[in-house]
Amino acid sequence: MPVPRAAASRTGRRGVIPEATVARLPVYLRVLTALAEGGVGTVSSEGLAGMAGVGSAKLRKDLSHLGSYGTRGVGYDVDYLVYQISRALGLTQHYPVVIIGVGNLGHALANYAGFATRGFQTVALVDADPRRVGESVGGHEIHHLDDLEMLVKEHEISIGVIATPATAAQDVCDRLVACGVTSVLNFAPVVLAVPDGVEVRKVDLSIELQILAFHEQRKAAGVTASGTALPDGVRAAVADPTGVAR
Amino acid sequence: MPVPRAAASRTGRRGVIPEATVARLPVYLRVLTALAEGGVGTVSSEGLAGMAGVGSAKLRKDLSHLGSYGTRGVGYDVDYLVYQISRALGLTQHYPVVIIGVGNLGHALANYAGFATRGFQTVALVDADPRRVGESVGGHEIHHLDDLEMLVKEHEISIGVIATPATAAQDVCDRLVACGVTSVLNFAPVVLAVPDGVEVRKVDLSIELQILAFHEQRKAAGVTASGTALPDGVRAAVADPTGVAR
DNA sequence: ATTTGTGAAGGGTTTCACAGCG
DNA sequence: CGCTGTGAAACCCTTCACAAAT
Repeated sequence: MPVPRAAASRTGRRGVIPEATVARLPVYLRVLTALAEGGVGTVSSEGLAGMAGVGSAKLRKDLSHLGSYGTRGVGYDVDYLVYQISRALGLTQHYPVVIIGVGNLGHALANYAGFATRGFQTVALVDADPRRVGESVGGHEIHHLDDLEMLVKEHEISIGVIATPATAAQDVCDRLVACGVTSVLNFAPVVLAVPDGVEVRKVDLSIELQILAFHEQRKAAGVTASGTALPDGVRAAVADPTGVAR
Repeated sequence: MPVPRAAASRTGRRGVIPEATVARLPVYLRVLTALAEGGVGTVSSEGLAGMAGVGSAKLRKDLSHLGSYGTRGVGYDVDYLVYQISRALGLTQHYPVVIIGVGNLGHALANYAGFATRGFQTVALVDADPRRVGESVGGHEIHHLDDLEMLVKEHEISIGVIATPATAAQDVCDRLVACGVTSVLNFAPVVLAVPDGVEVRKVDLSIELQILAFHEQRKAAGVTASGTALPDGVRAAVADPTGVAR
């Protein structure tokens, strides 16, 4: 008995959306947005699935968790689907973001125009180095780490992005959590410990490279008998957002 | 019958390593390396699991896929495990890396000291802008995109990192694949189409943010009746490398 | 006594295949 | 007739619980 686990998720609504689906919705949304800008009015599950790099059955299952927004014999209305997916992901709301650590990476993140699709807005940059305070990056002034709590309160920040060195990450994370931030995107190569109810996503370059290395090695090992290299297809394929494809 | 599926993976060895396990091995490796540097000689599954943010049963299952490298009643020898995991991931080999696109992000990647743990080495930087050619970033000279094929051949590059704008990504990817690269790490916000046998991993900032937004929204919606906010625990928790935790 | 390694049970995710609707 | 939406089957991953080893 590790932990009673509270009372699971009794969010109510109409069928909870599986995590695996949530991880793919942003991809669909991006493709759909591009289609909408291209003036396309409707797509079939097969068409959309092809552009998103998934199977059509999976796509339909995914969308079915949001409701019945397609028309049989026709397909999906692009604009309407964009709206429904945005709503499901909570993108109709506004999420102020703070970036902590303005090194090479933080710099890149701060300049990432729009930072993402609409819904997110970088409202504060923070760094521990006093010499950088006052400097402006990507249209935002750098504040000192000491002001973190104040900034979070003032801007009602809901998402913290940690782009500090590994050694500082846990400390920064603790401070974010202490002042009420419940969503953290971590770029530092450490495993963050957080209380229940705080969501942490991590982006870890070296882990991705090591996973690629594993597959490279495996391919090299496979070159034994027959010499069957690349037998066939040129069909689309893509690493799954879930991280576990093939 | 979608495709006969070749003859699955008959890599041989002793039981294939599940993808979910592969995605976690780098985390264990990092923790173990830190322990080794701290002079720790052995760890129990419980100890290591705690530091890696996973359950101890999962950790033992994961390690069991590599072989029986623990001692009952004692635990795992840190150095030996480091070696075995490194070997399983293929990190005993050498992987020359090329980074395409030296904008803000490419810049950050090029400066990422060591780029990762040993095994990987950035051997070339490439950009489409002629004005940047010749410039030096992170100890590497920037070459022109036209020389991509030549560089890949010359350095026997096995991993390509795409840090270009979205519009250029598919084209660059095609060129990498055409000259034999079979592992791609994609930072551009597009779904890349690649032939069978090529591994693509993607790192997508805006997708991660959107997933966080979904959970933020869900938490906000949960504040209804009881008012049960953060009921308990302060135990470690971490976003799963697989991307689907909780 | 302690801790690993693992069958077996339990969930979750993907794929299949087709009924149902436009 | 075409395409969606979905039960059912298959697959993968996690968790449990304990026998086996030191």
